[in-house]
Amino acid sequence: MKKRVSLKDIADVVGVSTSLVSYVLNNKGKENRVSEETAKRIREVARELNYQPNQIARSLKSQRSQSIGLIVADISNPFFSNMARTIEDEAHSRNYTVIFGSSDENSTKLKKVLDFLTTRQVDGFIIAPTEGCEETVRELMKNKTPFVLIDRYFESLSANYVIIDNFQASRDAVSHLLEKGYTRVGLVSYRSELIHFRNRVRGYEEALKNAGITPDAKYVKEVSYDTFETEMKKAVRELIFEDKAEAIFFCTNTLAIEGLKQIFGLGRKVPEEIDVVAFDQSIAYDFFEYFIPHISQPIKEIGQEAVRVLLEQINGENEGDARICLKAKLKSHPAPADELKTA
Amino acid sequence: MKKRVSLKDIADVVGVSTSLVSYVLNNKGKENRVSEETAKRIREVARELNYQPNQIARSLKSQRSQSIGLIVADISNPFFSNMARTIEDEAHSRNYTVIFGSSDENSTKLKKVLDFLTTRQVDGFIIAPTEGCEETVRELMKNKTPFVLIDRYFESLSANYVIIDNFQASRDAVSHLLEKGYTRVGLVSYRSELIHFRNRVRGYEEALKNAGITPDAKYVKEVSYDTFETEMKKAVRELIFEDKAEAIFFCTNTLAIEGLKQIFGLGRKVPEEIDVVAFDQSIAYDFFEYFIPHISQPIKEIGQEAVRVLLEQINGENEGDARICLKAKLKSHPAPADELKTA
DNA sequence: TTCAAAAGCTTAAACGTTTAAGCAACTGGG
DNA sequence: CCCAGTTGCTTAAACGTTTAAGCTTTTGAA
Repeated sequence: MKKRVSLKDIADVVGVSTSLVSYVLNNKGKENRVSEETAKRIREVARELNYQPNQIARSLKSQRSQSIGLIVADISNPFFSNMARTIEDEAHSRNYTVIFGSSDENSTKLKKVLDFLTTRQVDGFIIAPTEGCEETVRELMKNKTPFVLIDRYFESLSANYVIIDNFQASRDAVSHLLEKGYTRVGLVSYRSELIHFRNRVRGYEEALKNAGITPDAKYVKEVSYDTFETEMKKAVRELIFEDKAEAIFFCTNTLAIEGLKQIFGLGRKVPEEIDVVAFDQSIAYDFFEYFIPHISQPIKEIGQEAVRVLLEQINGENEGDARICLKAKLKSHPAPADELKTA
Repeated sequence: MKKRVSLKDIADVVGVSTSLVSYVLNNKGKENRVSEETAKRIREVARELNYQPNQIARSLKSQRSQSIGLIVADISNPFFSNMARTIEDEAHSRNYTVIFGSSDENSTKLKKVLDFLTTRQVDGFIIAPTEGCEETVRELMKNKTPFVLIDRYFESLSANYVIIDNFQASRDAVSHLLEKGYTRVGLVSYRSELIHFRNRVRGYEEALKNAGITPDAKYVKEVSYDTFETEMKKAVRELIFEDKAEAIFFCTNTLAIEGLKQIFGLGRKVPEEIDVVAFDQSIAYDFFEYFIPHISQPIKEIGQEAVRVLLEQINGENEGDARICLKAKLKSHPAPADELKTA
């Protein structure tokens, strides 16, 4: 790596001290009584030498790295990579850099990544918390580390978050099924105490009750994150063969994709033999003869709000809590062509 | 943000100089003749105070930020987000952090992101170069900035890269179609001079020639990155209605997805009425009644090799060039269930 | 007993910035 | 023509590390 040009290099060429150069290049020449002549010369030389400020040195002095850490379950999950993209754009436009890490829904890994990025002095975090990471989050609060949770939150902690109304969204999704006249509707979720999953189940139950149906535990299947493929096989089989389910609500995009694979694997037709509604969009939905109705999350808005809330915290503008809950809508018809790009 | 504990804090508690603390915590106590007793005490206090080294300060001193910049076309594209994930894992395991940026296939944006990350003193870059960014890459070489190109490269530049053999892969893909007896095979690619696209077209032509068919320009459709949806519509219609194509080779995952949408939109059956082969995997392929044969890129290997090559360069271990070309294989049958996860 | 070597520490400089404080030379009102 | 105020700069310290160099004190062989 070629030696980068520093303030000192410019100072030497112009024949002044580094302070003057610093003042001028930070547009503080006027208030520090730098003559216009010298200022001009400094700017000239800076351009000639292609000076780029050393953010590391700046950070050391200012105690600000101008970077934020983004920790999600898995950056290769479309939901999170789309989120990452909007966060990137938003952060860059505010002169912040994004460093990312994946937790794999594992609280130990989350802690590890968090520590790793903390060492790098990121100014704050945007975190999709895993199950069982309350202690870690509590520590962040204790240290007054700026952060904002996304996608999930903890009722027991008064932390900032940006989420969607999972209860309402699920209720809408399941109601959409029930309006078709089904009475035996299954649900597949992850086996998790994370509140967003709990709320999705609650929304499902609420929809049933509203339709005069008493929720039955046998229709609620939970699979674990690490082995969901095999468990999904079992769940789908049970729902179809034993419970005679007429429709299934899948609580995430990964679950829906895997569940649909299993349904097709059994040779069942959607929606004639088994109907389906899903949470989150997937590129795959555009291809079924039957459009899969699904909850479409406002990913862009979540990302933008998260960055906004975080930067407010970092800049000390936001002493109260920012608990933002957005609405997610059910999409029951294919998007017009020009909207597909962002799906 | 709570004040972080520094070497000085530990030094004050123990009653020694910061140097000693630094030596001990960097395991250089022995060679600097620190008594085992003092060393022990220092380690104790460091643990008690939960000392975390300040990487910014370290970076300033060492001129190494221990971070790498990853610049791809769009992090929300599954190909790149999967790549990002393997690069993240690989980098973290070697104590490097990953900062990312998207170029949107736009050379001006690429330069902007590159400059932005350069200011942050990243130690090197992994870049998926855009069309027309040769000058920018040349400048990196001139500055001796460590970097490695992925996915694409430039014949005119002797830069390090990790790519796949696009020529061979495309030839295999198209040959697979031709073996079924088709004679009118179309191709849809991006309108781009990037070598990987050129090689995919060359591979297609080679396959035709090998089968005794003279390539005909009318079967080669090119669409532009920014408006490919509308252009795809036109291209697919032309291939089917005017050129009477029996099969189409799509040169990327995004093109295949959009192309298939158009084909289905026209009510055409795959493969009976129009056969298809694609470049890159997509989660969507698992759902067609007919499995879409496609080129499966060794994403994990590309990412790992890229990090390896880059770090060798950063550490000055790699003076010669590292031009790595991996093989990509045609997948013409569904993957067994346990491989789907990484698809 | 002498003193070179070893042991155990400290000092100081450096990395590239920022910024408060200080200094010298000039200006102009009385 | 005196000196307060202004102008235009420099000095120095600080951020948290690393590390070469230096300074005592102790040790032990001759």
